[in-house]
Order: sequence, then structure tokens, then C-alpha cells
Amino acid sequence: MPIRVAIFDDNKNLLNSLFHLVNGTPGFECVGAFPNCNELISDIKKSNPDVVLMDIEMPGMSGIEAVLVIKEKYPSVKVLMETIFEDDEKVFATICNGADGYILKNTPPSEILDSIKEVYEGGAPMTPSIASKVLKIVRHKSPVHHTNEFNLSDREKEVLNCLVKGMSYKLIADTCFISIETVNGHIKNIYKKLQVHSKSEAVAKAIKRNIV
Amino acid sequence: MPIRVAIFDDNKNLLNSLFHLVNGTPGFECVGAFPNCNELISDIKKSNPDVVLMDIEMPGMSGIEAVLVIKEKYPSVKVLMETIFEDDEKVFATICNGADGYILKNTPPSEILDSIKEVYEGGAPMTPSIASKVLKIVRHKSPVHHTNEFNLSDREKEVLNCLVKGMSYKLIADTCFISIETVNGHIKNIYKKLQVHSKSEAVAKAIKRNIV
DNA sequence: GCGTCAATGCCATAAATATGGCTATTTGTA
DNA sequence: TACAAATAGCCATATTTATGGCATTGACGC
Repeated sequence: MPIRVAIFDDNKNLLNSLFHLVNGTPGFECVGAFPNCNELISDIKKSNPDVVLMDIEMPGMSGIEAVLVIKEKYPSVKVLMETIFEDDEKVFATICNGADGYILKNTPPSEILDSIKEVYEGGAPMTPSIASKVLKIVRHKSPVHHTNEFNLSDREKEVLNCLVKGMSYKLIADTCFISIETVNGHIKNIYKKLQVHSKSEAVAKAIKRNIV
Repeated sequence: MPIRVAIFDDNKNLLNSLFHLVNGTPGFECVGAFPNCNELISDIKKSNPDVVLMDIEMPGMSGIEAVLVIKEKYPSVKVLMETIFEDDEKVFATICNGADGYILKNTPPSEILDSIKEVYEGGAPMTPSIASKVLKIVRHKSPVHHTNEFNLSDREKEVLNCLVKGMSYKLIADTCFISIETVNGHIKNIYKKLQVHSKSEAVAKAIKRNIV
């Protein structure tokens, strides 16, 4: 059974080329070619695609919004984004909205077909430069775990975790089954090790340094 | 000029195969093949590679730690990870530590060479299943910003941000050029809106709900 | 066996925080 | 214009925290 592909692109020429590329290749079938997302949901419903090839830059509803709408209504439909720009923020927003793959428009036809196939099979095809950006985003969003850069003992880590949850001394004491004075003692040591002087500073540092 | 590749893998057979694969291909040169990371830095220094092909699972220093060490000392060296497992946490940790690419061990030889080339050229080659995981991680790590689910005023958001940084009332007052009493007033309102009763609770909630 | 350290606990006190109540100015809007 | 909301401010007080010092117990290493 061929892979059912729906294409959204406001460039009529490109839309046409893609239509013929997909339809002219065994194993692929273009079930819809649309110049905008004005009738997005009904277009998807009628054409019933496995994969949507979506241009990011479109008048009216952009591809970024469109992918969100599609994924909300039809989460099993794979969405492969196509763009001419590789703007960090756009890449990020698009991925968060649920795009399954991300290729540049200058990608050669054979690789476009490969990408459609890959996304259909559960992969996440990305142009190399996009893939690099994505890794950069991952790193940026979540710094390294220096789990023990401050040499906290197990109990201290446990108490620190309680602090991060916003708990008071008394609540921590009850949770850990120790006296409030002991909690106080542990917190003294935590403060010394983290070089801070208040709960909220400790919480802030714990989160920033990913100790939690 | 060929791409200089150093290989780290505790499986001697595989290490040997990779060595011959790389060395036997025009455009590539294997400048080092090491069975562990015990002499990591000096190995890198001596062999001076463009790309390091690093096995994740190794006795002693694991590939996950190794990539961190390499990237700290030699940030321009590209590191391509090789693994048999595709464990979410490992993938994530490895990328955070600075890996530039991530392929599975069952990748065919020609694609390994392609990946080395791609990583050398600044791309981020990933096995399809890994790429999917990475997108999932991006989505998971960056939930939607509910910036105003609590209806905080601008000033309140500003003060809340100060709290998240671990600042005391006095410091906030100085930073925002208002009196300590006013800070106190804003914090009262923040607590009411967030439904909390302490700084650390507010900080915890602000971070959890992505208000910051 | 001795020293170190994590974990537990108590006391005391100064400082910071939480909470209520109350006032005033400005700004945008019904 | 009148009202709501944001901003800024003061006073008072009960709680909570931060910090010091000090003691006991059990593990672990030497």
C-alpha cells in the first residue's frame, strides 16, 4: 500500500512539482495538494493522509500553527515541515508544536521522498543543519547534571529536594521522620556546601545547577 | 586532506573492523584506536583527530563522561556516539554533555562513514529512532509557557523573578528601586495569586509552571 | 581502637519572612 | 466621572529561618 501524502504549499509551482514527484514514484500517492491552510481540518479529513508535507511560510495560518492543529485532531498523522529559513526560534516552536521532521526546501527530490518514508516509519528526518540546531536547543534547555558537584550526602540531597518542592522545616521533618532540629542541622550543612544563606537561594541554585 | 578519526571501543573486534573500515576508505584516516578511556586526554592530544567515534558502553570511564571531558578540553573536536541501547536518559545525558551525533551499532558501514563525514561538516547525524527520541525530549523539556495563568501584574512578575534568583526582600528592594515594604506588599499579592505561603514555595511553583 | 563523618538531636538568638490592616497616586476604562 | 487595578508605601506582630555551639550514635577506614 502506498504512503498517502498531503501537501500544503502556497507556491503553486512547487506544489505542482511536489505533487508530480510524489505521485510519480511507486510507493507514494499524493492524496491532496493545497495552497493554504484555510480549510486545514476538512482537507485532512477528506484526503486522509499518512504524512503531511507542510510549508512553514504561508499566508494566513502558518505551518507552525497548522502542525499544532493537525496534531491535536489527528495525532497519528506524521507532519514533515519544509522551510527556506533555519531560524532557531521557528525550529524550536515547530518542534514543540509536534512536527515529526524538518527539511530545507533545497533538499533534492530523492531525499524528500526518503524523508517522507522515514517520517512515515516513525523516524525524524532532519536536514543536517537543523539537526545540529536541535541538539543545541536540547543542551541549552537542560544543562549538564553535576549531580555531586557540591558533595551533598544522601540525606542532604533528600532535604534539598524537599526545599525545592517548597516545603517548610516542619513539613520536611514530618516527611523524613526526623525532628525539626535535625532538618535545621541538615540545612545548615547544605547551605555551607552550596554557599548560600536562604531557602530560596538554595532552591534557585539547586535548580540552576540541576542538582534536583 | 582526509578526515582524521579516533575510535574508542572496548570490543576489540569491532575496534579492529572500524579501524580498517576508516583507514581503507579514501578521504578518511584512522589516527587512533583505543580500547578504553583511561588515557583519554593524552590519546586525543597525540592523535589529534577531527572526529572521535565513541562507544557509550565502556568499562571504566563511560562514553557519556568521556564526551564531557573531550568537549571541555577540545571543543572543536566532533564526537559521534555509538551505542547498542537507545535509552531515553542516556541519549539525553549524552547530548547534554556535548555529543554531536548519535548512531546505533547496527548501522551499516557505509552509513557510519556518511555519519562521520556529516558530523565533520557540522551536521548532527542520528539514527532515525534516536532523532525521534530527541524531538520527544525537546517537547517534553519545554512545556508551553502559561505566562499568565495566575494573572500576575508586570511588577509582580518582576519581583517573582527576583525570588526565583534567590534574592532577599532587601536585595529586591534595591534592585527594583522600591522600599522593602513595597516588596513585601507585592509578595503578599503574589502569594495570594499563586496560592502559596512562602518564598521557596513560590519559587518552586514559578519554576514548575514555567512562569519564569 | 581511634579518628572521621553522616545522621540525629537540643538550645538560644538575631534576622528575615508572612500576614493583616490601612493609605495614597496614577492609569485605564466602563 | 467613578470604579477597578497596579503601584508604592507604613505599622505591627506572630512565625519561620539562619546561624552558632554542642552532644550522641553508628559506620567505615586505617
